[in-house]
Amino acid sequence: MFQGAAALSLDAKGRLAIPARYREALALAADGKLVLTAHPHRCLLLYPEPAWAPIRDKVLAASSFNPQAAGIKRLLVGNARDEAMDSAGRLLVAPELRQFAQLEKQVWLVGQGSHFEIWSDAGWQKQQDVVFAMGDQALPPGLEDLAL
Amino acid sequence: MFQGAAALSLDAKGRLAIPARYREALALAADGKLVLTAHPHRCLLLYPEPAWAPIRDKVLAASSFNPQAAGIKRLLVGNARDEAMDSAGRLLVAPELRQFAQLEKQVWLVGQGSHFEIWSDAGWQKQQDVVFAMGDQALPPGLEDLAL
DNA sequence: GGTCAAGTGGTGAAAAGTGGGGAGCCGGGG
DNA sequence: CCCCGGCTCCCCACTTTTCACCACTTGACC
Repeated sequence: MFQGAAALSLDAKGRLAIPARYREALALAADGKLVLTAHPHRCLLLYPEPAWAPIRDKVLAASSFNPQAAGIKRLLVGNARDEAMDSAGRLLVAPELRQFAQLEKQVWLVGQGSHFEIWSDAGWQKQQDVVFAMGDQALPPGLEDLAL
Repeated sequence: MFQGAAALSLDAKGRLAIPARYREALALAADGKLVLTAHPHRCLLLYPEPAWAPIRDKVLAASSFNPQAAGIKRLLVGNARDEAMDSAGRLLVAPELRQFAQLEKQVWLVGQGSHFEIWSDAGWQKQQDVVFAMGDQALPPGLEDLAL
């Protein structure tokens, strides 16, 4: 279960150093094989390959004639890249994906249960405001009776 | 059942000394594993891990495509951090969370049944006024027939 | 006033982050 | 076909930070 956010920097070579507290669990879940892809909210997704495979298969099974379904297929599968951590626990983020998510030096790695999201600093700050902007609206489907 | 509020100070390293009267019960409920996360009202939540797990799972099950649901996931799960008390019963509050809840030196630890909330001094003072500001409005859903 | 528990601050060791250097590989040119 | 150049990726070593533990001070209760 991945949770928590960490502010990190991309180094000059576009490498992202995964914090040590996530490394072991990630390496274990991923068996060395990680998948990095794009998310419609303009962040990146970092999946252990075993968790990614069923999602990819489900997406690929959708109709290519439905424009929305095809769009999702193209975004998720078309941008997916196999990656691996180096011996120091760093992950190389391809320039295309860096550009997609508008990543500068400062980025956020955000645990989301089965996977991580990677945000630009600006994107993450903006994202934080989404909940505040909800105000007293009803909670979204599936969370109506969430009690904290 | 945690109840009561305590005014505490964060030390220079961002550590929060849990009052001894809460320690035993908290350590017992948490089995050493505590979770600290963000709440939309700009305070922090301190859960014993066993109480947190079902909430986290419920939140994670919500759709990532619905912006509101995704925002809640990112806020709650993305900010969650596993913590543990040190040998002196202190809890390290990560800088990201300190910033989120705008914690200065003076903070409040507030028992809320299954968990605690941690407020900045200013936030807690303001929070106290919310109920006064309700005036003669009807009681909120679920509390219509509350009698004191 | 004494004793004991709780709170507070400091210090050192170990691990994590950061940057660089070097070897290997691929592509291009002679 | 071989050689040279450039690029990529891997690994090592130094620096920095983190966190756990220890000792002292303070406060409360007997």
